[in-house]
Amino acid sequence: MTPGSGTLTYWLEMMRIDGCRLTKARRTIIEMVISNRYASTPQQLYDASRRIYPGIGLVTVYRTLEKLEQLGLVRRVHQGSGCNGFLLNEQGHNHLIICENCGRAEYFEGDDLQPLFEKVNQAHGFLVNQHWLQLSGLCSDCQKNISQDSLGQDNN
Amino acid sequence: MTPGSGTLTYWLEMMRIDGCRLTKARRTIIEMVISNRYASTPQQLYDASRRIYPGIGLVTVYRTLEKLEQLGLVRRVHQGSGCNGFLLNEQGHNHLIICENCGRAEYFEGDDLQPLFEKVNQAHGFLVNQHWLQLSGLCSDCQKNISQDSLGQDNN
DNA sequence: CTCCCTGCAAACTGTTTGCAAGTAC
DNA sequence: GTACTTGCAAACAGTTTGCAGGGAG
Repeated sequence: MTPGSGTLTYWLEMMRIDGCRLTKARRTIIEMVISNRYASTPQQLYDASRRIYPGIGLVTVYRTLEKLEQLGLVRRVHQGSGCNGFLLNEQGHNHLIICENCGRAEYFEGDDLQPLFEKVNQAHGFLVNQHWLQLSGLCSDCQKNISQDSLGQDNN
Repeated sequence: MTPGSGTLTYWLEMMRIDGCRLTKARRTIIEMVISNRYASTPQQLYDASRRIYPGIGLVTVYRTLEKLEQLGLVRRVHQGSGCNGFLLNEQGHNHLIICENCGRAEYFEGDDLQPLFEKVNQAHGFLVNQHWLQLSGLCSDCQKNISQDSLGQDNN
């Protein structure tokens, strides 16, 4: 029985299968990604990792994220003006909703898009083979906070 | 009667109303954007503009795109690893399909997403107020070309 | 013991800013 | 004539690469 796909053990196993060595740096970065509900920049992950493993380098974060992305364990998230966010990838949950106030990200199901693809094919001649749906709005916490105090901001 | 929203005259009028001066550089950049069915980087628009107006500077392209984006005449497109594409914005057509072979972009209608937003709200507590749907696939031309010659590539 | 991985420094790319000269109005 | 705009150069931020030392297996 394989461990759950969101666990550290599972990720380390995936890395091992791919022929990667399991170093302290990689372990730390993976833990940071797993325990994070927010799409984070390499710099943010670096800062967080350094609190646990001060010797780590930013370059290693970049290189580890690249590997994790190849393995499908992490995905790149586009938000606002930049696309430098990285987020835990949940298989089978392709769509994302991101809170525009606090930045929290959650995956959701909603794969009734097939009819739309066919409509687009008929109207434009495009053969759709990838889609990318991302919502943004307010998470439940931020809805409460904002209605209580319309000035209170608590970003990331 | 206002000129069509895709015309040079219309864009210049929008700029003028906003208090902008209508310079040769801006005119050239706008023409480049209008006549382009592809999401283009500032550098690409710069190269194209220089063929018409050799004296133009890359910085002016950046500054003009910023202004055009503020006015809603141009939108930023995220594709692949980067998000440095700019594209003519068509009002009321919020969704994009981009050909993954040649890069051609077209807008399409498909605003039956409201039920999905309500489902997401119930399941996750998020109040959705923006959405972003982008498809990628093959345009009709590229489908033909690829079936004729599976090696032929004609990027942008 | 071998080869992969790391961290540092430096190179590199894409974007923004300061400023004096130029130009639309 | 005035104020906005331009293009150059330089600053800046984010990312990638080269390389010698270090650590996993």
